[in-house]
Amino acid sequence: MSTTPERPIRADARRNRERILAAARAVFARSGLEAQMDDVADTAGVGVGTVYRHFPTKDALLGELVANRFEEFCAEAEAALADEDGEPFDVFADHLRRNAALVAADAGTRHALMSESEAVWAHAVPARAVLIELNRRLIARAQAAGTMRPDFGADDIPQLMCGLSATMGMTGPGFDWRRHLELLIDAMRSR
Amino acid sequence: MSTTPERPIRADARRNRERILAAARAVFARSGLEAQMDDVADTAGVGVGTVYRHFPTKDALLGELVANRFEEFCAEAEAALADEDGEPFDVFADHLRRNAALVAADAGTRHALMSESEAVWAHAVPARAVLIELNRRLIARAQAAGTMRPDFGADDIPQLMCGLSATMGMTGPGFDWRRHLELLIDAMRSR
DNA sequence: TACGATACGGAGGTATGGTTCCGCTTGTCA
DNA sequence: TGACAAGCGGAACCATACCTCCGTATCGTA
Repeated sequence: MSTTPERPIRADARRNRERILAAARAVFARSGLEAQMDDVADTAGVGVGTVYRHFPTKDALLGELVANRFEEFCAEAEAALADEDGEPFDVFADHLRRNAALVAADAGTRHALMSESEAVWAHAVPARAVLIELNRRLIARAQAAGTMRPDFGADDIPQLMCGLSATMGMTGPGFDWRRHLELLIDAMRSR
Repeated sequence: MSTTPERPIRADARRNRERILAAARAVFARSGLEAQMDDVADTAGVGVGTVYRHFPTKDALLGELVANRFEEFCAEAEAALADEDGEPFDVFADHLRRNAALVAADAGTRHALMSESEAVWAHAVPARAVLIELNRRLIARAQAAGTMRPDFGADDIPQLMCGLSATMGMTGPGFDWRRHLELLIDAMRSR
């Protein structure tokens, strides 16, 4: 693909890139998308200019983090798929519970999942497609076992999880994402 | 309550207030919360200063609109409660469907429902409490009829509807709020 | 109609936060 | 080690939007 001579990246640059990503993860997880680029730079111990050298815009930085998150989701799904012994519906439900817990701990991902900005999503498109395909297989297995309602599909998952994420940041009586998720899981059960 | 002599409000001022509210409804419905105060003023055919004379902050204006919306929801619920003939679960489900349709047509309300800002919610607190109480009665009736799962509660509604609202603005395969809502309604059914 | 109180308009103040620019530093290679 | 390229820092720039201020216009009343 790349036709450039690909001079190796300088060691300090690579180190800083990692530091920036780690700092961004921490800062956005704590403060959500409204966290500022200066915060990321300070936390990483670099100047803002350096952040912008590695990521041309804030959305590009967020996109990288979101793509990483989706790769984690995929790893989760692969692990679930590898479990041949558990009851298929329960395996799938536990997979959802683990992913939801990841999201709950990270305000940045939560807001990104609800973001309508193309730029943020662009990088994550391939991983997202893989995740849906893995979900499709998990779902097919549960449906074959007769424990999941037959008209449920992998395409239903994104909007349910997106809706769940939206409520995770809210407080007040009745706001409890674990309860919310269990209701959703019940909706998927065959009856 | 009010101890001021309450000089009657000038006719033009009252007229402008109504114009501003109508304009704000239209502008926020179209563009969501990121619509600007200048847009509202232009649409209403007044200056920004006039908008700020009637509503001290953007949040106060939004709060007024949200409170109005909740009053509509309450009216909906009262109408549903008045229906003694329909199957109680279906009556409740239709009530949810109608409210969801109202929200779907109004990006402003949608974003407001997901907003974590206290200021926006403040005005709507009483109407919100009334709505929950009305929902409680609708739910009790359906549970008494045996068609709604007995462990479902009125406190579950806000987070489900909030989650639903969050997905209404998204596009892409699988994003269809009507489908999402039907899944939620199925989750409430007794089995 | 005249007058005081109330309301209006919209240019500009201010705060916020993403992004750029350029002089300085540091790594890499001969 | 010397020189060049690559990378760095962070002050300044700029765009966006909320909100304020005050001179002008309009309403309601005697």
